[in-house]
Amino acid sequence: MDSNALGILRQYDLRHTDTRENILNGFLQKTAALSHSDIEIYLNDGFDRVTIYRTLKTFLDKGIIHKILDDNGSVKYALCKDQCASGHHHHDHVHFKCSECNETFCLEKFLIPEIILPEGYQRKDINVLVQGICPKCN
Amino acid sequence: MDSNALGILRQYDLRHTDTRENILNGFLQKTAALSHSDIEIYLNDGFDRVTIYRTLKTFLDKGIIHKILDDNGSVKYALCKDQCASGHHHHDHVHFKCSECNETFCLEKFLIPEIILPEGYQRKDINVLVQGICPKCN
DNA sequence: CTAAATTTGCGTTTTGATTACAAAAAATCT
DNA sequence: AGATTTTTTGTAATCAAAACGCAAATTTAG
Repeated sequence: MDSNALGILRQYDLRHTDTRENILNGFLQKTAALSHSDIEIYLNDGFDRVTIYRTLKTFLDKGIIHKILDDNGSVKYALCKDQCASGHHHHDHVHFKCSECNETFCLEKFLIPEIILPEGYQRKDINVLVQGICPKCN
Repeated sequence: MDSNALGILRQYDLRHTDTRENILNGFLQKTAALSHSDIEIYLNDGFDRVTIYRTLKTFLDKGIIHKILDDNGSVKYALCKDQCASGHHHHDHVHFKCSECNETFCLEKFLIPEIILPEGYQRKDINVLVQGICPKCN
């Protein structure tokens, strides 16, 4: 996977626009997941709210970023590191939210263990959010 | 834990009101987790939206119910079966959402396996949502 | 029954998200 | 390059969810 904004856009067959380049750069620079409002702040009011919504939706659809759920029901986004294609996301890693700094991280290297389900339940997708204290805040 | 509305209210030191009794009965009767709007429908417009919000918040604070996150960022609620006290929730069970009927269940008997975290990350709380097909829809 | 405390309902406000549509920008084609 | 087509963006308007303040109603205690 390319690791610069333009490369990613090209790779996913998306037009190169200011908004997209800037938002991608945000994701590439920050280690934590970003909420809509994080992005607004990062972009410093340079782009319209609606455009940000649409850009995030486009990135989601293409498999460039994935959603991360907060405990409070709000949504954050982070880059998909790999194996995500258009429409099909694969996320078997753990998400961690620090209750001190409120930042959320993808622990890419830490996979979700097998989860046993009762008879008759068919697993499709799993989402794990661990909350606690991150190294920085410890 | 008491299993009738009035008993629960008494146990948690809450006043007995129509709204609370009705909402509790809703939780006791349904096996699936309930969203705010599920409750509104169940109550058949008998009570104000705001009152429902406040009642849910009260129940959450007391540890009578717990939040369950949907994949889309919306929130559902279900009764805490045990070991939840005021302010302190303990939920080590798996949540399952059926992508057919959209119902969400607590799999009380199916505990979350140990999840390994990187050095320096301190776990406090874990939330697991499995999505797939439930036995009824299979 | 009365008084104090809590809870509820209503109106208002705030916030987040979506839509329609015209203007602007990007890619394509000569 | 310049013109055309397609996509993307900004604006305004709409819609829904959630929060707040306050007065009225209800519950509990004396």
